[in-house]
Amino acid sequence: MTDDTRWLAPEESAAWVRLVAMAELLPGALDAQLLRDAGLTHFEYAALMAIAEAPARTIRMTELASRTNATLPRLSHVARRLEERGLITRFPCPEDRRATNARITEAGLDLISRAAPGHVETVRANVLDALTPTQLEQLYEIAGAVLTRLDPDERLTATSCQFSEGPVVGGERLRSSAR
Amino acid sequence: MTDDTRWLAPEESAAWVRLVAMAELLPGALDAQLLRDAGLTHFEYAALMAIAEAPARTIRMTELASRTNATLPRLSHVARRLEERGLITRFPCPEDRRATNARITEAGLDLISRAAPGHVETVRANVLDALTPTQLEQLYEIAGAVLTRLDPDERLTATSCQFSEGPVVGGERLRSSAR
DNA sequence: GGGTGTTGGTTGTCGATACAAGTAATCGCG
DNA sequence: CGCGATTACTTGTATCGACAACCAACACCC
Repeated sequence: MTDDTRWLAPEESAAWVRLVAMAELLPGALDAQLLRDAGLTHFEYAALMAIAEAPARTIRMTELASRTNATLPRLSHVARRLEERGLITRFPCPEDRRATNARITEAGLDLISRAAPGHVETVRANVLDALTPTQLEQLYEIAGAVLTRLDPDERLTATSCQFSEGPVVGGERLRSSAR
Repeated sequence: MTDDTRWLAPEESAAWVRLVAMAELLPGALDAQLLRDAGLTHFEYAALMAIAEAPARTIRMTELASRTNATLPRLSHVARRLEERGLITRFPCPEDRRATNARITEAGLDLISRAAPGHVETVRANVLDALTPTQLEQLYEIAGAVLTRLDPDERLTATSCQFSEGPVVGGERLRSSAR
């Protein structure tokens, strides 16, 4: 019984353990802060952000699912809850009546505008402030290389920065695109 | 209304988006392969591994929770299911009768021994093979820095490599420590 | 214009986790 | 000792996501 498995070298194992730990702890940290301060999961926040940044603050469900790395059923459930809370509205797409459009409401915009500063602060406190500019660039390259394997369709690498919480969310630029 | 939030610079946003995407997609990829090939979630696999590597293949619940980044309630539920499947046994700790010890069974050892090669292959295919040795070292440093923020107790950085799937799991070394 | 297949989305069910509450054993300390 | 506080874990409840099944609309093709 020959075993041709290429087991992990110590350096590989050490890096892997840390990566897994980070991947497991990060979502919980993001959810905890957002739930406490805004009553939103990180996924809900990201979805609302993606809608807000879309032209006319409206986006198709499939496009939104792709932008948020979600399956369509998951997004459907989340969208229903967000709609029940009055944060988004859904309506059939005129061009393709199979499709559904999601639009963020004023209440939704208000909520993410209020939630954004705290979230950005959390991101800085937990991740960005721990890294040097060089490490930030390295992280960008490393995550990009991994995503090529994890997400063969490259949906992510193609989309622009959906989390650019800069002036886009500050208020004016967010609304100016709509009216 | 002054806004003193330090919004994300483009380089920060780009790296952050990729990190979040990686953190969201990685667990699913690991679970999918292990569930398909061994009927285990990645968390269950990691837990069984941690037990197998402990002295006498036995470990306390609290220690195991720390090693696997899990809350105690979560671990308790998982342990019950693993026990029902005959992969581990639980019994009160003799020294401290509040505590519970978990020990992996022969069936559990067999299962992770059979699951390990496929899992290692998945880790290589999705992550390690995408990185250069230099990037591996960078990832180790970056994840270490982030974990210092995410896991203030530093439980993780203190523990040795629980995923070292080398000779430890090959069969002999795993059992030699037990009898 | 009517199959046939594909796309877009929703719904139902089930398993899994978080959170809160509860229990039992141990520790600290007067 | 003996009583409160802490530790270690379990259980119950509610929520969330995965998967599969389903339905409606479009696309094509002859």
